[in-house]
Amino acid sequence: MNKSAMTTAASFAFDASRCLICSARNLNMCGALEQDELSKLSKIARCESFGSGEALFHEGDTANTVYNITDGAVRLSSTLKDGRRQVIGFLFSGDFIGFSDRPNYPWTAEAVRGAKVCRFGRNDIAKLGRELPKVEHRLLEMATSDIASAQEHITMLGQGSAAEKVSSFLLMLSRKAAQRGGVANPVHLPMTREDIADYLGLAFETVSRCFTRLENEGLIAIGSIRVVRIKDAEALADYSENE
Amino acid sequence: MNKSAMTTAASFAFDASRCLICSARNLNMCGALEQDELSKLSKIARCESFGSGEALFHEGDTANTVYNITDGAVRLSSTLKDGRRQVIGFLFSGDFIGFSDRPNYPWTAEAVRGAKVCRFGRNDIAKLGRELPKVEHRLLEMATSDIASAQEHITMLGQGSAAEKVSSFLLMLSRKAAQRGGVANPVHLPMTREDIADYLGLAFETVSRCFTRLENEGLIAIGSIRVVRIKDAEALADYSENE
DNA sequence: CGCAACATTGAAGCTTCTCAATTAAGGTGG
DNA sequence: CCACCTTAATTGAGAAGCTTCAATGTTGCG
Repeated sequence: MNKSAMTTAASFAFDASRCLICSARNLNMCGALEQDELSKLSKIARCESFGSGEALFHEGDTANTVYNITDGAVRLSSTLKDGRRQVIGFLFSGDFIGFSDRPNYPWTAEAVRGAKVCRFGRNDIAKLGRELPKVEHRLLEMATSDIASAQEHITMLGQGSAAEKVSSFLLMLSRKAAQRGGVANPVHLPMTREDIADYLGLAFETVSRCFTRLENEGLIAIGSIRVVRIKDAEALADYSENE
Repeated sequence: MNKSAMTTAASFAFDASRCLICSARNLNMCGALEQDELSKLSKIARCESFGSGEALFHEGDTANTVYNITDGAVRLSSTLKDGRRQVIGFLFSGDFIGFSDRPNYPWTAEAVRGAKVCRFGRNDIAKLGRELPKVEHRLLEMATSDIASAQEHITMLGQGSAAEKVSSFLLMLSRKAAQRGGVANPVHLPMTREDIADYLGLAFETVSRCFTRLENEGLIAIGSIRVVRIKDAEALADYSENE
C-alpha cells in the first residue's frame, strides 16, 4: 500500500518457543521436539520485522518462503481485477503463512501496524519435513486448523447479517487473543474499519454503523477507535448466530 | 434430511486408484506408493454406498471416521441454531472428507443423488501416517488444496454480486469435472437450486433468477434443470470477476 | 396418473451500498 | 509541543440489489 515504506528487515534472536512448530497456541509439540531437532529448525529460520502497512510479499510473487508470525498482526488479502479486495484473514503471533499448492502466492501479506516473523525457505521446510516426521505432522495440524478457520469465515459470510458479522468478528478476535495468552476482553483492533469491512464482505460505512448500533444497544463500549470492551458477551454471541 | 432413508452400506472391491492418496486429481503419488504400502491402505479401508440425500454422518457426531469419495457427490453443511444452513462445499470423486481438529464433526455430510466412498478409521489413518511418511505428506497436500478451495469460496462470498457468484459456481463445477476426468462443458448439477443458494449465501429464488438472466444474455443454455451448457465461457469468466 | 418436491416468476419491502458532508485521529515538521 | 495536514471514522439521505411472500409451472417418483 505504502510504496515508500522501507523494508525494515532486521535479524533478531531466534526464539524457538515462538516459531513454527512451537506456536503459543499449541505448546505440546515443544516438549516433543528434541534439542537437536530444534537446532535444525533454528538453522533454517531467519527473523524479520515489518513496519505498519509493509508487505511481506505480494500476490503473484514466487512463493519460495513461508512465515511464522512471532509478534503483531498480518493481513492476508486478494485483490480482484476491478480493485475490490477480499481480506482472507488476520493472522497473529503463532500463526503460519504459506499453505498454498501453487508456485506463486495467491494473496498479499501485509503487516497491520507492525509485525515480527520467522521466515523459512519453502524447500528447507519441505526437506526438514521429510527428515523429521514430527514437523510434517505439525504442519498438517496447522493446515487443519486453517481449514476450520476458513470454514467459520465462510459461514459468517454466507449466513450473517451485517450486525451478526461484526458481532462474530469481535468475539473471534477476543477468543484468538485469549488463545495466544493475551487479554480477551478489552478487544484490541489493530486493523482499520475498511480492513474489517473487506474481511466481512461489507462496506466500511456499514461496519461503522454496526459498531455504533452495538454500542447503543449496550452490548459493547467503544473506548477508543481501536479498543472495544465487550459488555454483554452472551447477547453478542446470540447476535452472532441468530439476530 | 430423509430420516427414513435406509443406510444402504455395501462392501465393494477396493480400488486403490480411487482411494485416499490416489485421487483421480493427483495421480503422482500412485506411482510413488509401493505395492505393500497400497496393501496396508486397503486393509484399513471399507467401501460403502449412500443413496440420494442419505447422511454419511451428522454435525456433532463423534468424528472417528474419515472418507474418500470414489463416485458421486457429497454436500458438506453446517446448520445454525435458527435453522439457516451454510453449504461449506460440494465434494466429488477423489475428494477427502475429515480434516478437522475437533472430536466431533463440525458439519453434516450428505450424499447428493447418491455417492460411493471409502471409509477409514481416524486412528488407523493416523497410525498409517506415522508408519508411512508419504501418507502424511499426501494428507498435507490434500489439506492445502482444501485451504485453497475455501479461500476461493470466501472471496466469492465476500465480493461477488448474485450473478457473479452463480457464474463462478458454474465455472468451478466445470473445472472440477474436467479435473477428475469428466466433461467440462455441459455442466451437470447434481444439487438443487436451494443447495446452490446455501453454498453461495443467496435466496434460492435469486439463484433461479440468475440462471434465467444468464440464459437470456446468451452466456448459458439450460438444457434441463440439472444440465447447463456454457455458451460463452469468456463472458462468464468476466462476469465472475467484474460485473 | 397423481402427488410432493423442486423451480420459476412477480411484486413489495428491507437491508446494505453509494455518494456526500462532517468529525476525529494520527503523524510530521516547524 | 503544537499546528497542520492527511488519513480514518462517523453520520445522513437516496438508490440499488437481494430477500420475502405468494402464486404458478415443472419434474420425477411411487
